Amino acid sequence: MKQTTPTAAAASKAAYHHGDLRRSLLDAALGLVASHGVQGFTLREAARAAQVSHNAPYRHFSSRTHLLIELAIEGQGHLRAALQAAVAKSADHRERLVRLGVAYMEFAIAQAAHFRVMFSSEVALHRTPELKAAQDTTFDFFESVLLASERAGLIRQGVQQHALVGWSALHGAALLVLDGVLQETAVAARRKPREIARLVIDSLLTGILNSKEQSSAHREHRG
Amino acid sequence: MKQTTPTAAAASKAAYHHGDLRRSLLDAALGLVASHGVQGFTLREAARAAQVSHNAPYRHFSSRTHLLIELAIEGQGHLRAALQAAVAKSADHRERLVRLGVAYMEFAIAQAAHFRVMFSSEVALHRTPELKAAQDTTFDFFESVLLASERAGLIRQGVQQHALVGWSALHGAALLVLDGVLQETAVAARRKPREIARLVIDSLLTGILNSKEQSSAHREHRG
DNA sequence: ACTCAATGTGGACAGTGGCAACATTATCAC
DNA sequence: GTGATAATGTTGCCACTGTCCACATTGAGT
Repeated sequence: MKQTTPTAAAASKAAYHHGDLRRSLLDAALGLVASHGVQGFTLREAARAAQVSHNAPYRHFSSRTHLLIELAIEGQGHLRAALQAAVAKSADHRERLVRLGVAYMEFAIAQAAHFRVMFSSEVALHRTPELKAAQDTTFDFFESVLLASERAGLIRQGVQQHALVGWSALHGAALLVLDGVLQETAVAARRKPREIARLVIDSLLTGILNSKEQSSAHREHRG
Repeated sequence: MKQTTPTAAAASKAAYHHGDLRRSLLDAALGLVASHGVQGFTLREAARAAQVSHNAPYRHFSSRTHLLIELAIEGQGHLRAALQAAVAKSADHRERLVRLGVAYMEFAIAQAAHFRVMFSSEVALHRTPELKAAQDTTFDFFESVLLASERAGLIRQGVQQHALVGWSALHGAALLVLDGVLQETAVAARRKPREIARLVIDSLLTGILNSKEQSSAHREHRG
């Protein structure tokens, strides 16, 4: 009857005390952020969603903010995975850069809750070494893709600067789209995130591609 | 004794009920945001700072969020003024673009509290038409500067796209600096916001300048 | 079977946003 | 002047929150 291994028991649906409260709380928190924003997220409501007393979360997270920080770290992992997966789909350096940028913006939109938590000022203001490490790792991967393109002769020298500007532009565009600021501008209105991402990336590429290569802006007008 | 005009009375230090509670609350809120973050700002604490009961703020703002929104609108005005002032300092189109970008990032850092409020998800999630209008006006001015540069033949055609990318890059860089994310990257470490702004702008200009003009990157290695 | 650490519970407290009812004061018609 | 009235500020209250403390339950290892 109870012959399940300890690990399996811990992972099973409703085994022991709760089974996997930590996971449930993170999931609940993500859902709450998605529907009520980071600011509207409540520890007690997450606890209720997990059908547990209002104090149970404190056995897994030292505070409300620290739960959010864990969520942010998790999000960094997902973002990195998304970027890696996108890049892996092509061997062409130029295509890889495009995919990298599109993946960043699509992640920001599709995983808006995670993204919002990752860059909420509340989390930023209480950054732990673990979170910082996770952020650095993601940025390093971003930079490494550019470095490969530089080595292949596709883009100009100065990878670090290109990475800074590219990351900033994608990040800024993602946030502006998320906040709805760009929704009414002439160039971004009614465009899907993917299209805006292509716009941004194409502009960036125009600036950093070596001269013999040329930007293929407007290659697809309605892809 | 009480011969002051109504207007003067309202503006005087401690005249009538309070004199200028609305202003005092906004100032207090800004200070609280600066020290405790948007999330740490409290209506009641602002009321205390203004030496007023915890319910007085509701005579001027319908909710905590709406006070923040007013602060955001005010911030948009300040940002726009800063951009206009920066651009007005030069007649040279290229110089104007640089100043525009530097001004954006310096505002984000120097007026961090306002900036954080302006782009907090809490405010973004409850955007009013007034706030949207203020944002649009600021963006329109940004775009108009680029448009002038295009008309003068300095930059390539496609102002709307350039504006989108430029705004995104500056905005993203500003937020990343504010959040401390860039602090540890090789290219941005120990650099002042102004220098990072120049880096970003220079990269952007490289991409949009007409071919005969050339970017003057690394013009100043240690300004 | 006994101990112990991990996990979950219940109760309490100060602090918060917001509502309703009440109090005070400025404004303005007369 | 003198009221009426709207603007502004206050007190009291409520549900809710984050967090601390003491206590209960359970699983793992002896």
